[in-house]
Amino acid sequence: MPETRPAVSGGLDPRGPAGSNLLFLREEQMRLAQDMLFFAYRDFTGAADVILDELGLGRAHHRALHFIGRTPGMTVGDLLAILRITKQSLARVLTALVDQGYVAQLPGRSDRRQRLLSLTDAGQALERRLFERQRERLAVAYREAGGPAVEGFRRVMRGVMEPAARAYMEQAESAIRPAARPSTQPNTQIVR
Amino acid sequence: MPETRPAVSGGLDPRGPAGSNLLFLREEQMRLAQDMLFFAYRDFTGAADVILDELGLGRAHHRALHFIGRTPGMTVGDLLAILRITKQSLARVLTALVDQGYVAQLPGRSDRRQRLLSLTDAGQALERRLFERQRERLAVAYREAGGPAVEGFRRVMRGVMEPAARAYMEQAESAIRPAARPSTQPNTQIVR
DNA sequence: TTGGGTAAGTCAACAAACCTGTCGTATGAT
DNA sequence: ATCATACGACAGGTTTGTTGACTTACCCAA
Repeated sequence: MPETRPAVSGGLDPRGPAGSNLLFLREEQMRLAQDMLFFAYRDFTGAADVILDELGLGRAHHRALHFIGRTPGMTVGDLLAILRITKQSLARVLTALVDQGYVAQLPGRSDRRQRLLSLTDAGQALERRLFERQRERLAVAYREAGGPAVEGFRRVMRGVMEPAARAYMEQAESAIRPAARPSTQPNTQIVR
Repeated sequence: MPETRPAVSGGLDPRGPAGSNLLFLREEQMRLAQDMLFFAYRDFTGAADVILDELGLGRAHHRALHFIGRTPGMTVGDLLAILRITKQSLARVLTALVDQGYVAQLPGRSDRRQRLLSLTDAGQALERRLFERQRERLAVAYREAGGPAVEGFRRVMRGVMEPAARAYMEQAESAIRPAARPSTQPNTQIVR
């Protein structure tokens, strides 16, 4: 059996001087984060699965519901850019949601080719049910971790994302610190 | 006087006194976390996709490689419990990895029904290539965020996970604080 | 007004990665 | 001897993703 890992069982670290030891620690930190991203994502998304199964919907539907609810009035193209899937994949999900009365489409005001997406009342209700399940999980985590930890959590998560996603988050986060930078342009809903 | 909540579409805040406003803030916090988990997971896992595509492997293969590398000597059942997929799904991935020489199977010492999983040299090399891509992303995030933020990040992520996953993490984290709590029982590698 | 580019929908065909259910085989435990 | 366990394998199905080609409707600028 290849001895690829440290002898964790109480012995000394077999590695040499502090330099490589620090290197090992940094690498181990990264691997821990890998583990955690997997588990946290698995369990967080899994929290809503019971409800989705009941309705014959999948996680793809949930993602669409979530982001449409976050930014009512967004276009199909906007949603495509966020989800990073193809038009086909989204179309399947979207037509299902429209057919079942969860999502409404309105022609764009300034560009009538666009179909602006928003949740119907039923859609909002469903999204809320799904959200509540995940909220429970997150509430526990936030309460146990405390405020500063939550701030740290956000900082790291932001750093992991691509610039485009970071920009999205910045705009979204402006909702919880409204007094900041009044010179910035207003956070308008996407309405075209 | 700045309103306590952004007027997202120009109208007045329909909400009442500070109590419900706080409630709104807490909810908005949760929704931000939803967004961030999606983006961070999407971009973090996506970082390794180029290499995987070249080899005709998928993310499922990467996940298996990762966890086998983390805990060499684990059984198929162990891996199944971590990934939470069915035996079939894992078998497909695992046979591919074994056939291509990335993963080795050895009969268990104390229980010869088991097939203990470990990475071959090629498997370790591949896992490292994949890891390096993700490491870059994470290193930037950690550097930008700083040490305390990383600690906060971990606290929150731990809270989001299910107890079983939290237990796994505790064991894994003991590797980066080896001197702590020497009275605790040894974290043995999984070898049966 | 005509023509080029864009937003979106649609159809066909396909692939990856899951799923359920069932069966078989070797092995361990009682 | 019997029953349980760890694993592998087969059959058939779903969800979610993919590419490519085509159409419709619309915006905009020459």
